[in-house]
Amino acid sequence: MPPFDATFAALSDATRRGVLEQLGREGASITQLAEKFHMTLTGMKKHVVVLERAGLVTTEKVGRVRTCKLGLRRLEEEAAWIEAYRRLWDARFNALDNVVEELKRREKVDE
Amino acid sequence: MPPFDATFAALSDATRRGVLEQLGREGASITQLAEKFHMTLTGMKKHVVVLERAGLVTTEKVGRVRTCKLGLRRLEEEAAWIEAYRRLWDARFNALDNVVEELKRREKVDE
DNA sequence: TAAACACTGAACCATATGGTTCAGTGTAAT
DNA sequence: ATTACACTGAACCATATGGTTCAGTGTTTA
Repeated sequence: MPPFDATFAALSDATRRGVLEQLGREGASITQLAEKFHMTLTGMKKHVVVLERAGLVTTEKVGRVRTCKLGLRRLEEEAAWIEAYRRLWDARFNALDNVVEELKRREKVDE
Repeated sequence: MPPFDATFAALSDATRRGVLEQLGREGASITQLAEKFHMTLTGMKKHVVVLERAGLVTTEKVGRVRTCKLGLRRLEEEAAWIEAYRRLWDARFNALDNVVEELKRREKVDE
């Protein structure tokens, strides 16, 4: 339901960002991820669950091994939010310049 | 020290994203923000502290009122990370097409 | 000077996070 | 049939989060 909350929260952990980067290279089992990030199986499982709930990862269990790969979420809305924010930020900080511009314009009028 | 962690965590809350959008329009006191987001002063103060620690907001106290405005962080690294991820994601999902392409190429060779 | 205002800090609460260990369950290999 | 493997679930732990109330402190304003 609240996409941003879950996604940004998922991205706020270095291990989880690492897992995403890893899965971008190739799929991996929970065991492989746990080893790569020096963590217990159970610990890694929790991270994977968080990533799954955020739509960033999907998993499938075949036999006794669960394979993880990137999920459908492509961070489009998140990228869009950040871009919108950056435009807002630019406008806000350019406002300072705008004051200067405005003063210059008035000077000219006064001439 | 860990910029992503603090920033993404700060962005994972709807109230805080709202505060950022508000401050993008114009600066505001803690009281004003607390009213706008239907929250106690103390509650809003905590959010502002989180945003400050992430570099997204700066505040200045003049007399008895603390005024908040957007901070220096423009989400550049965050935008860059997300963009890199999206490229990774595209490559990963295009890989499926690539398999198809590869098969087609082999068929041609076999002809 | 008294009253109102804006904030701050401490304490509390319920829930979440990031990790662990331990005890299973089910699957694969010998 | 036994053993080893990969995962899962429950329980636990310390700390963080998102909120609150209550009791200040310091600043305006009347």
